[in-house]
Amino acid sequence: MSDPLVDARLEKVEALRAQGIDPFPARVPASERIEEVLRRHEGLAPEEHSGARVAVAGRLMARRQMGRATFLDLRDGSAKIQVHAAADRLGEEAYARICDSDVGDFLHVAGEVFRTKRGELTVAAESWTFLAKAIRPLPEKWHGLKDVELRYRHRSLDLLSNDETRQRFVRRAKMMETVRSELTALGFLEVETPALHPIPGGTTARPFITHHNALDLDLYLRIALELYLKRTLIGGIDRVFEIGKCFRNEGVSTKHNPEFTMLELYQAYTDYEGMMRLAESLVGAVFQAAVGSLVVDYQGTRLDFSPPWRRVAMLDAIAETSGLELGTLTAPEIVDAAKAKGIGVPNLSRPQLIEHLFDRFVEPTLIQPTFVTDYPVEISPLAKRRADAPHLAERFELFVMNMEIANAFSELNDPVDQRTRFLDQERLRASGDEEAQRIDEDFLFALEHGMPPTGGMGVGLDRLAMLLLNAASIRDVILFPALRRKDEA
RNA sequence: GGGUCGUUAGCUCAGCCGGUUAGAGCACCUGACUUUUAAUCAGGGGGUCGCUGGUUCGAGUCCAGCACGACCCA
Repeated sequence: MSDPLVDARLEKVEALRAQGIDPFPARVPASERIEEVLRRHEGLAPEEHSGARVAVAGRLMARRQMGRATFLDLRDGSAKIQVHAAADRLGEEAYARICDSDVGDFLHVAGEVFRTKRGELTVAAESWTFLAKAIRPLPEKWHGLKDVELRYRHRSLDLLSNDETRQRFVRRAKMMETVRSELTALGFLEVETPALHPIPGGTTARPFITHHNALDLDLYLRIALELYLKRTLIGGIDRVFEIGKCFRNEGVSTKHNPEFTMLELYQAYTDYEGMMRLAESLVGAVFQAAVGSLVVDYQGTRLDFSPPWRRVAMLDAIAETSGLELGTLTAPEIVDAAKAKGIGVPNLSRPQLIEHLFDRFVEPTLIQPTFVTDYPVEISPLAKRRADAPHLAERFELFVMNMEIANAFSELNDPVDQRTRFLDQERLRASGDEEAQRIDEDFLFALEHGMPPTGGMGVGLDRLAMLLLNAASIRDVILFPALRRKDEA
């Protein structure tokens, strides 16, 4: 199916070639960042000419043509500048050619800088060349690209035509910078560990599976970074972090993308209490750097990140929100107690029931930053037991705006207990729990050589970015979110 | 998986109770215009109304199914 707008542009490309002009030249004349040109001429008064000749390169974003003179807006990655092209300055041929350029083309323009009487800094073009032709028209210049589906599917155009989109990803990059600089300043070393895992470990989630042909080996895209980072701890890198993609073969929603960016950090000689303090200071630093405040508006809700954040034990939170006092009730007793309160629950194990009730009653109430503590040890197979309550794990999850943002433990470093926990998981797996974790002998071998007492934490950086950038959907903070395939006819 | 809403020109959008040849702005083409900045003025081209079926004398409009998306729920 041919598009007349594209055909017209392709004809222009051919016409240029016929005149011996390369619409996509390999060599680029020297130029300066537009931002720099603007900055250097800040003091220029209206109608004043600088006498300075500059060269700029960028994309033609708009044109205002008036017969023998034309104004053009040129934009590079730093800023936008106006160009004044006049027939008597450029010469007839070069002027005719610039009139034939299209919005979307990349141009190189050289000339003197002056300021118009309306105060706009402008390059009076003395010469210009094509740097690259565009053969499709850009989205509407005033409204930009509005259609949400097109914005996700054609992010290049969203970035190009919507300033807020570009700003959002600039601010996301600043968030990453702040996380790195804060952790580095605390002596953490950034490392990279494998994304292809022979055994998917570190959490419970359905993995993506792939196959290495030469090794004839099934491999899994990592669902967490945990077990490799712990190996570096065992090796003596006792403050370590990684920022990387994790992959979970699960549904997509406004809070879930199948690949997402995780921060995991491990600090020896501390525990999950230390991780709470680190979470408060790290998230605080990120908000200070990006927003300049610990109190922010998120989609109409005021969020206050001032420390200390609320702490609540899981069973207390369930009791507060559902009225169910679980205490030491067994699974069948919990089902009965729920039934007595008119709450229908599925037939699950005790820890699964606790998780179910938590998700149903507590999570929807967690708006302000809250550390939920005292998770059942059965659903925390990599966390230390509480010395005073061995059925509970030294673990917290951080919730904000009903979203899990972080998950942290006093890391289990007793290799015998760790083996027991893995075996418990294997038993669950054998009895049909596909999500149960698998025994990782290579990790246990490393752990048996000794791991220091350690606090560890994982942070979902996309969700943190949502809070920071006031984004309603995770797709708004991921450049190229996962979408269903759409066949173009 | 269920519910609600949406899909009309490259982009942003109108299109009423089913009734001539589906409209506008931007973009594009032609012409006028040497300080405009959403430039202006005059003219022109551009449509498988998401797809498939159905109801009807007649469907962008009503009905069903499907695709894709948004939001809510599980």
